[in-house]
Amino acid sequence: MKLNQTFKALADPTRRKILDLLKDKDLTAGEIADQFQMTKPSISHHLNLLKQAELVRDERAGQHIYYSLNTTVFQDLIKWSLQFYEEEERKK
Amino acid sequence: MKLNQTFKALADPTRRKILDLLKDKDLTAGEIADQFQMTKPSISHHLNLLKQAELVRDERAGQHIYYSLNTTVFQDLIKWSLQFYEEEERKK
DNA sequence: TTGATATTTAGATAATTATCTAAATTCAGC
DNA sequence: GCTGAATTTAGATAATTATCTAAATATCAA
Repeated sequence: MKLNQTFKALADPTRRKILDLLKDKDLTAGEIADQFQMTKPSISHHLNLLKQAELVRDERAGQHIYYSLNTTVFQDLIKWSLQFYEEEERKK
Repeated sequence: MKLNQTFKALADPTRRKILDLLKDKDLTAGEIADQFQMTKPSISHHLNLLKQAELVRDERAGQHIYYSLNTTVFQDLIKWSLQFYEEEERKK
């Protein structure tokens, strides 16, 4: 996992909302774009950043491209965060 | 916790290295700056962003200002991440 | 109060990023 | 192969961010 890419991807409200939408179910690029007041190319750009950060996966189904969550990076994020949180315990 | 501020603060390698340094022990602004090839004002800027994101606290001690980790935001980050990771379980 | 040290603030510049419009690509159905 | 729909790519522009130098502030020690 490239932490920098991960955090950069997460540091944008549009992209975090996309992740939230994908929690419920997989969606096509178009269905995702419909949820925002932003052009499709802009959403495509955000999806690409999420994909590069391995936060989502994409899979073509005919004319549509379905996006889905890839939860492994969230696991890594939890591990990374724990090293700081656990530190508090050690110091006590 | 303001997620956006948190992720923006974490989306920079210099700032993440500062957090790593503070895991071991509290450090003054100067001691932190010594670990980087960057001017003190630049490090001060990064410290300020970390402080605004409540990832660190500062406390003056005479001429020095000590910085320390504030682990509560890391806890929040873990909770936030879990909502995505746990989703995988639900779908199975 | 003066001089030295630690740190931050101000202001400028360069690099990065988000967004748009227009054009290109990919696929389905005829 | 052509047409239409879904999506991405390219290229431009505006906003944001990282970094620097110079100046300001705060504290200590004499």
